[in-house]
Amino acid sequence: MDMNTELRNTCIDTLKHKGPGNACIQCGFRSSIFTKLSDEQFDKLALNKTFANAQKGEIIAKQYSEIKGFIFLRVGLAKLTRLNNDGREQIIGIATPKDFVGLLSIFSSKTYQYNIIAIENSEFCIVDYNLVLELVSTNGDFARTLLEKISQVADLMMETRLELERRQIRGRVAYIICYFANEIYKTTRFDLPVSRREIAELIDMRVENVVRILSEFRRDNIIRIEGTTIEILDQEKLRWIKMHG
Amino acid sequence: MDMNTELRNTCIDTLKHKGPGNACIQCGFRSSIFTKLSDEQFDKLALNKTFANAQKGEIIAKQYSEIKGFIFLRVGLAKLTRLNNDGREQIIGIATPKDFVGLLSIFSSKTYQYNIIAIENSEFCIVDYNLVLELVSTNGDFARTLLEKISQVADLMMETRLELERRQIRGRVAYIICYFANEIYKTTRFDLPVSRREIAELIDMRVENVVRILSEFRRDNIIRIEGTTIEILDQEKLRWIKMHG
DNA sequence: CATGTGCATTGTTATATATCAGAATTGATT
DNA sequence: AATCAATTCTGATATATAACAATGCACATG
Repeated sequence: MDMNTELRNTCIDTLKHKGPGNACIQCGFRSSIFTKLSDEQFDKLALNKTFANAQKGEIIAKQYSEIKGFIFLRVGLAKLTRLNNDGREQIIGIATPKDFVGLLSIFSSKTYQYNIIAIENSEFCIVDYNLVLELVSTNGDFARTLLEKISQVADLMMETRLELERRQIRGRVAYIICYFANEIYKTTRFDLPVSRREIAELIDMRVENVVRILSEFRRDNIIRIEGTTIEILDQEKLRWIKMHG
Repeated sequence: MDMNTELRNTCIDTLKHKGPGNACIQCGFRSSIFTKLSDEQFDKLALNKTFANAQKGEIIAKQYSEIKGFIFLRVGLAKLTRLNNDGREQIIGIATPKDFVGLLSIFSSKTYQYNIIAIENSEFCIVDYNLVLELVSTNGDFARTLLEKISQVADLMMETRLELERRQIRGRVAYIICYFANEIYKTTRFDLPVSRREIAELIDMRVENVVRILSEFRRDNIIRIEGTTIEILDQEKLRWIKMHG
């Protein structure tokens, strides 16, 4: 695949085509937090954004590196991680398409508080930081939308952490399987984008136990595992374990 | 103490006195997130806020009740809690004076996501929600300050949860003692405002174990316990446990 | 082909935490 | 003073999780 083909459908490549139906609209860029921008403001924003992509495993942003701008995940999947003092990597959450990744701490620090790492081949846009700030200052409705969005993200992240915390490992594994099935892939059969180790880092347990519980679920005919594919067989039972396990 | 004396120093009672040196300035109300307001805007805000106080144990705001406004904790201490499905109460964090409590989810929902409960006798002001929204729309600098503040609060809360999660009980207890000593009371000797049960709810472990670990710390001459008073005797050792325990 | 490396897996053992039961203490109320 | 309820505390035991050890497998590399 040559360079031209690869870029044909990216945000930056379609800047010339304005109005409904262009690729930027389709990719949800505007509908996410930029709904309240005027056409002029949106165009200016679009002109100042850059497109990039990341291979699975590639680092999109590094913890403690300077914040360059707002990162909009267009296609793919990314994990937010941080390195602990004890050298263990902790996964804070998963970013899905149309998310502004790292939105949370973007106004509190000059540097990223987390690593953003692609766990699937991903495409993303970076929006100039100062331009957004300018828009906050000049467009009150936009500011409000942004506040709402950040608030939502914060709530969701806290909720997830708190829900995970109070569960034991069976409940956690069930929770995370449901999370992938319901929130991310919206199907009962999907390819796990993360290794067992990463699941462990995400739900704060050991690799061996993740493996063990998954095997247990398989033995009990709750899930089917084929390579990296997982299929939920007994939604009822899985749900029960998620709630009471 | 009669009513007049009691109210003399409250925010609402000093509305008439403008300019530097009045009680509202002193209580940090303006310096928190309202630095960028014009005098007119600030006055309008001050006129639309109500003062209240809560006895230890009293509920300031109830989970899932409608959000009335921004709650500014003037004096005292409050805990943020939520009720789990399994009936256990989980403490999300502690709010200290000059905090806007419940700032996090205030833009994402019509209802409070957490209980706000006084754990010391407290005084607080409530600022009208719609007025703040109006200010967001009309004052870009204010909007930006608010974004920064929310971002900071979110970061701090996540950080705390993540730090607690990865520790075992000794480390958690040490962490929470240090938290009260360093962040809240800024002294090595203080009255614990929370019961053992509440500590357990805060750091996600069982009451018996909190008690046990505290006794252990006392036996090892790391802390001294006298009634509700705790004094840190061996800062070094406590710090070590906090990091590696 | 041989070798190495990382990941997934399983069993065994050690450790950490929860649970249960009961005693001691405190504070509030009568 | 007596009672009650809630909290703190301690010990014994059960359970959950981590740690350790070893194997197989897939895949890359020389």
